[in-house]
Amino acid sequence: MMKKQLIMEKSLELFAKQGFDATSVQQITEHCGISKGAFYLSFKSKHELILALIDFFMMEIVSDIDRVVRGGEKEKLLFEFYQVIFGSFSKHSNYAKIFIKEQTHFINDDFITKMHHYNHLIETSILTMIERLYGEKVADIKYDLVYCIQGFMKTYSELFFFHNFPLDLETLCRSLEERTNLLAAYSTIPFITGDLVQLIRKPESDETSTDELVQLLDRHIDEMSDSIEKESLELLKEELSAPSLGRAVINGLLENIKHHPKCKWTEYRLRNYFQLS
Amino acid sequence: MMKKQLIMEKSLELFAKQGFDATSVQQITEHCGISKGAFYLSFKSKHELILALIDFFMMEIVSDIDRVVRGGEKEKLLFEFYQVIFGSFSKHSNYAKIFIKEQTHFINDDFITKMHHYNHLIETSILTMIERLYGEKVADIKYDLVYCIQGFMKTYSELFFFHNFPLDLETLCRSLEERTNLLAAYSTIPFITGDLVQLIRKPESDETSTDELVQLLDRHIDEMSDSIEKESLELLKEELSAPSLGRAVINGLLENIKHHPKCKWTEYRLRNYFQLS
DNA sequence: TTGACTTTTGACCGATTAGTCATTATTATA
DNA sequence: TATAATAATGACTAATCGGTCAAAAGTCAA
Repeated sequence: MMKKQLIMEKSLELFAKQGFDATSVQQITEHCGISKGAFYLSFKSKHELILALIDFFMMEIVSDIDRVVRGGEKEKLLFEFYQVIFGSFSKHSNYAKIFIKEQTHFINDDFITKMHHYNHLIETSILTMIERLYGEKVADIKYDLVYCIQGFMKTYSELFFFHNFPLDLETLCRSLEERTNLLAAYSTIPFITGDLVQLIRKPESDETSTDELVQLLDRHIDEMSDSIEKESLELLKEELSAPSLGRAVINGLLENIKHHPKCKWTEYRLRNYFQLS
Repeated sequence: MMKKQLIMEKSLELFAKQGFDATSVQQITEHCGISKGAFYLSFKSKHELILALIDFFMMEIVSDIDRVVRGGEKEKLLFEFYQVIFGSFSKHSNYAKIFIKEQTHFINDDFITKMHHYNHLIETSILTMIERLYGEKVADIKYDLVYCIQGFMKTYSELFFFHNFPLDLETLCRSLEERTNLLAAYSTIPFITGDLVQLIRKPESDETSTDELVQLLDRHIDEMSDSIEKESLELLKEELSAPSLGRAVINGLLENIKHHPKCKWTEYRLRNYFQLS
């Protein structure tokens, strides 16, 4: 549905500028050039719109990160990680603005659960990368490295949000790459221990239910015009309820949808589900 | 006035839990056990209350930081800096929660100006510390060090806000001290250059007007019972409008008020004003 | 052109908000 | 105790909010 996308884009501009509460549905509809009623034809509520925005962008960002972390060559990994982070942030700068800043408003249960979930995924990705990069050498400071990297991300990304002069991404990433390597090589005093991490992490089940995935696929299939991608999605959906295909076939189907902008996240989740990563 | 303090304390609890918008004046007055009218006897508006809260805590935090940065021995400086940061944050955890998270809401002009002002002061303090610690050796990466330190502050302080199990502050500070020293010693690729800083910093006049200080002192004098501190404040106020005392006397008067909890910030501003730092 | 059907509209609703002010309660003074 | 002065109250207002729904506008096959 076209309207839905229009509302999401336009509302994001307002949310980024004013925050959630300060932006009324009225304002959104005026900014879209539609009526109030039309808004409620696309979204059950303002709440649902916000959840949709969070999902849309976090899925994109998380799967971007994850792809680099799992796929890249070891030599360039760290550099590419920072590139994808800041690339993602500046590509979706309006959303990132909300994401970085409006965490208090995620006090609402739905929001906080969602954000915790995505933050956890990003943290896990970073941890995976660190383990790939440095292995056992950083066993005792790896969690601290995650925190430092997140710190770098937070402070430097603000440059993209609050000012809009051109920045030399290349240098920034090389610089942060160097610093990360320095910390990994020479840090000796860990603060965040494995035990502490256990304490911090609420028990969060990472397993995705089959039903949830089927629904996700249904939504995608509806929104798509006929294509290889659509066919692949339909086959994958059938595979979920009645497994019959081999690993290679499934992998091929995933390859088919990998590059479709709407399916990035879906591909990532399916890959995890079928344990193909 | 007692009421004012009560309202500030109680409202802070609600703001930290729910955010500014989600907390109504009604709720605040109920939580205080006073009437709505009584609220408006102490504060002209909800807006003014929020500004007062920001001022109160930022003044405290900034002057705490500044004292350590300017006063401490070089050996322990970095460690003490982190101690005072996290100490301040956990002492005023309710406020810090707002400060860290609710930046979107500072979109309002008053708020954003105020926060920019205080952030700038903190940044300047950190920069001063770095220059004291490492001198010319870090000339080209000193701004990046500031950003890294701020990154550490942001990520690790979240541990204090979102969870409330006991943390080993000592280890945390030693750990961050080590990491900061590592970055200062081995970083070679700067990203934030002096030029960039010029660009980032909006022209912000740091000079404080005499009138402003007189008003500040008046407010303090009103709220104080008779004491050495009060007398000192009155003498300093006179000195503002009609200079007559010598440097040593002024310095002594500042020493008198230094340890009074209400005067921390005032002392800091006066010291700057009289160029005694 | 008609008429059945879908999409879109915006006036309207109840709830909630920040802020006001005539009234009442309390305190201090004589 | 009587009176003046101050502090505190909470019902009230006007505005705005998210959300609804009967009615109007648009669409298309017959």
